[in-house]
Amino acid sequence: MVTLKDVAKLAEVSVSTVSIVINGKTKERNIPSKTYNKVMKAIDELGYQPNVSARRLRNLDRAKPIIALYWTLDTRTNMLTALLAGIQSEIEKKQFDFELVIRIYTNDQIAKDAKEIMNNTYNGIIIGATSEADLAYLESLSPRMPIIFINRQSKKFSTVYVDSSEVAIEAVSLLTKQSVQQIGVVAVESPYVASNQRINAFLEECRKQHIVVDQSHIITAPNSLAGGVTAAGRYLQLTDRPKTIFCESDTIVMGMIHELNRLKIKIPEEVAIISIGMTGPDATQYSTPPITAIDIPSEQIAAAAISILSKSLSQKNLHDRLLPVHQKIAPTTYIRASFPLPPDDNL
Amino acid sequence: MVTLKDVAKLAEVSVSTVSIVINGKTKERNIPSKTYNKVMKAIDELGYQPNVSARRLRNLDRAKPIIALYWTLDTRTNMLTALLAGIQSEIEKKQFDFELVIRIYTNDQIAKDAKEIMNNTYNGIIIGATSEADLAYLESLSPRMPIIFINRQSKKFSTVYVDSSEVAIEAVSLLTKQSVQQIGVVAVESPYVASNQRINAFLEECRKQHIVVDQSHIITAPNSLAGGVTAAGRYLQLTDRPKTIFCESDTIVMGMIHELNRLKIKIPEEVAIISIGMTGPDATQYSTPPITAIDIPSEQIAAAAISILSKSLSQKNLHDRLLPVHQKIAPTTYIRASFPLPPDDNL
DNA sequence: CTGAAAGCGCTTACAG
DNA sequence: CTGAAAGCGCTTACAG
Repeated sequence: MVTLKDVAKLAEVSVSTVSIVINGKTKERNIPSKTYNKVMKAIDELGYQPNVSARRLRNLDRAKPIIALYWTLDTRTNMLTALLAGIQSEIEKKQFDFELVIRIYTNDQIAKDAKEIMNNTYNGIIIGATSEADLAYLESLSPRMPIIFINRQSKKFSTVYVDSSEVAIEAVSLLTKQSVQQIGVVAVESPYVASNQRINAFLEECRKQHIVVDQSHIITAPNSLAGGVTAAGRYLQLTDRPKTIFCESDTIVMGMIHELNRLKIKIPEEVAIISIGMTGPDATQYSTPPITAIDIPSEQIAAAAISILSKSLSQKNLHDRLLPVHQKIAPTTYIRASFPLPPDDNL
Repeated sequence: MVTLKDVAKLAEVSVSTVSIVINGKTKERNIPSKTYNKVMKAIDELGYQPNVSARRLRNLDRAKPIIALYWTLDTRTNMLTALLAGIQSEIEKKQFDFELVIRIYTNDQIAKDAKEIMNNTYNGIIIGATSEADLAYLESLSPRMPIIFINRQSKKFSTVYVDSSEVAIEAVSLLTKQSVQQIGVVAVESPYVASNQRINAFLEECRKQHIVVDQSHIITAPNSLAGGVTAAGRYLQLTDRPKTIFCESDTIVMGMIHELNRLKIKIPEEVAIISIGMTGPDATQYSTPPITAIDIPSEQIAAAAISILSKSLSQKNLHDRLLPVHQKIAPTTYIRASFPLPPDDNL
């Protein structure tokens, strides 16, 4: 790394002079152009770049805690925007000002990024979309700053989550109200922890309520709009296809609905659809037809995570600061045209 | 600010010892529990929090440049996700590794956040969604790191943009192919620079091509799905309503289409629709019906911005590093069912 | 087991 | 006009 000192040596001036030049105070400090040129030439030759940490330390302008949000970006249509909106709304309450760093990682490879975590590069960390391997790996570490997992279970670290079985119970209760006997399931391909859990909890709850889920009626697709088109195609090829579908992703469901509309399959007359919502209630509400969804409130989750982090960081005691907090967020159900309730329920 | 020194003094030990305890090396260094407790008690009492900059400086673990992405979050459905995806794809090319800080600001109030900019807190800055006031303010400053504006014009700073008149010409060329004589316009309410420009360029181009835009046929609405519903309502109340609509936002257009579908207004038979796309081509493609859109490729814009920044930062010479670069990105036109081309064009 | 000291890269009074 | 020195808060080899 090239430092001020290196520049000073090459330019045959002191570090003070170099610093003055770099900070644009040449005129103010009456540096003659000859000196200025020497310094600039040395900067050029060495390719000097200031060290931001040193500057910050020296200027003490960094009272703000730095919070890293670790997220994956496999699919474009994800919760990230909703999360950012939630984080923003917390910042605006002004109780807690911080710098937000976005770290993108690849599932099953969080270890590569763990250096920053262990180095205490950040004051707090929020991690979403972890795989089981990521989770296990992180649990094996002992970081010294608060960590919050989104939609995961952990004893060691704080969590903000929507309870999968609560979502499942809610979904299945809608089905029983309509006396649905048999259902098809659309799940996200190569799913990570939370989605696995949700599907499993759903299947479990169906069993309890004697709703039949034929193994061949479980369709998986990539978590994208195009994936939804594929899923719709698979669904239509099923023999004895179920009249109701439960979809685990609102992105997939929008693709499905597009395809079903295109093929003039009537919703809900020919297929009724329930989905889990991840990207905010607007997405499902303004679909044609609007989609009945059990919504995971991403903004609320983000706000809760920030709030926990804020409280943690205000703890004086390091031990208290690392004390895990577990906050459960309730899902919200939106009944819409894709799966209406029976008339007597609409009173 | 409480420092290690303060803790050491209160605990009546040296800073070395405090540092060892804080870094979890108590066992490794054979610190007796009595000492440990003294230190922890002092940390508790003072509420000590480590200074991240000092740590980074000391550990020299920060070779990565820090890039700040300034964005507004007025509307939830914005380009941010697409931009992040574009940034991510650039990181993955591994030519350039950096830390990404998201800074949320409020339009017309960038001055509040300008301290960080001027302090050289970041190695490079990408700013989007600026208002005219923000732009003017920033142009009055002389920051010492590269700044890139998204979809804005600036001589002083680098820009990555889609040319508004190009978008307008493209849109109007579609209209002339269909011999459209008269058109309604849906614009974003309280628009910022780029959207103003786009609407103005569009109106200008319509004039040139003798397409009539009645002043009363220009509808404005908030940039949201709900805003689209409102816009559809206003449109339907127009006397002598135009059979074709040009909408400046794909978010608004999706809300409009939802409402038009609900009211069984046939698209394109009763209303044909063209939109500008901002949130990626998928959004308009999987609508019912799919929407003809002139797409502003956000991912490509983000990738270009990062690429420019990467090149700037690799310049040894400070002057070269600040040299503005202007890159124009071409919009992409997607012809879809909401505004099909005449048959002879579909060969 | 613990402390004094050096030093990370920078900026800024201060002295001359 | 320019340099020597102090010091931001931290970690770590070293000495005892």
